[in-house]
Amino acid sequence: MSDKRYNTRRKAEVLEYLSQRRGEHVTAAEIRGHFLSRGENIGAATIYRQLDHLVSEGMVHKYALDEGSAACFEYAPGGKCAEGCFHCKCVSCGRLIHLHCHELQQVGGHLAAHHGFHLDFPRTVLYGLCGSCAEGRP
Amino acid sequence: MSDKRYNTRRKAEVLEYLSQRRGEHVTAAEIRGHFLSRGENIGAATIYRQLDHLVSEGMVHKYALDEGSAACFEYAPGGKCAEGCFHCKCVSCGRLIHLHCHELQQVGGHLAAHHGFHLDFPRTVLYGLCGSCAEGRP
DNA sequence: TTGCGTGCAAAGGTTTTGCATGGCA
DNA sequence: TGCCATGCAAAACCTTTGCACGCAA
Repeated sequence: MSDKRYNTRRKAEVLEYLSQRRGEHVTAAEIRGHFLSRGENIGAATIYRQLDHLVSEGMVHKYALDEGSAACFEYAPGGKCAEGCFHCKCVSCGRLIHLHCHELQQVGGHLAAHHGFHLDFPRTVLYGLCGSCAEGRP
Repeated sequence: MSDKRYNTRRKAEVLEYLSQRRGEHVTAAEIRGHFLSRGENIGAATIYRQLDHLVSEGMVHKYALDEGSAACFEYAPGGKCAEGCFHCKCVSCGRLIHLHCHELQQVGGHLAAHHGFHLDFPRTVLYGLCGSCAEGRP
């Protein structure tokens, strides 16, 4: 296993784009579309490879969503958003929502203390109905 | 939209197989393999269509796992396991664990009351490290 | 010069869709 | 008889892999 990494143009550009969309959830396809719409050719494989690198370097978070749907990535250098931040996905409209809640922070502590399960906040997505959809206006 | 549903052999057989594996998490491919190994031809589409029906009828739960991996289904008539039951997936060993916890039940209530988000317990999977893997013995 | 990065194309796996036929009500 | 269910094949979709060439160090 080699850890050697070059600092390349593509890597900088992908990170740059994600940092511009700070706080949003971005798919690999969206990233690619951004490049293509500017007339720049970029391979899908390159996007995925650089995203893998950025995730393993702790610059970007990856979210586990439904099978069949595309993965979401978010700019999060140094694990920002790791504590007290939940992600909720609406099963009706598909929106992915950030939720900051201090009360929920203790859930992680409870799981570890009483169930020996160490919750990975940034990786976890809660499914349910968002307020809008619950009221019947999707 | 028609809600008409026939009671067919395939539907009964799929439900029968899932009920035999009560408490386990089964993929569409496993179900299909079960039929094929008995020398019975069954189309993949049939499996998915019947699983959709069973899910919408509340007989079976579907779990949202990582993209790229197959979806998991579980026999759960009448929404059993709907309340106070969480599912935790270990990101290291891949195990999917049932977790019954009364303290966590209030999480759903809190989300609804304070954030307008209606958590879908059975659909949600918490990611993290299970006890075994956290101690370095996967 | 070394060897990772890139683009393209192809493959992989899961799930969905189209269509003709079969089976339930 | 009407209409859903089924099987097959093909397609869609997201992602990974192989390969030849390019580029960072």
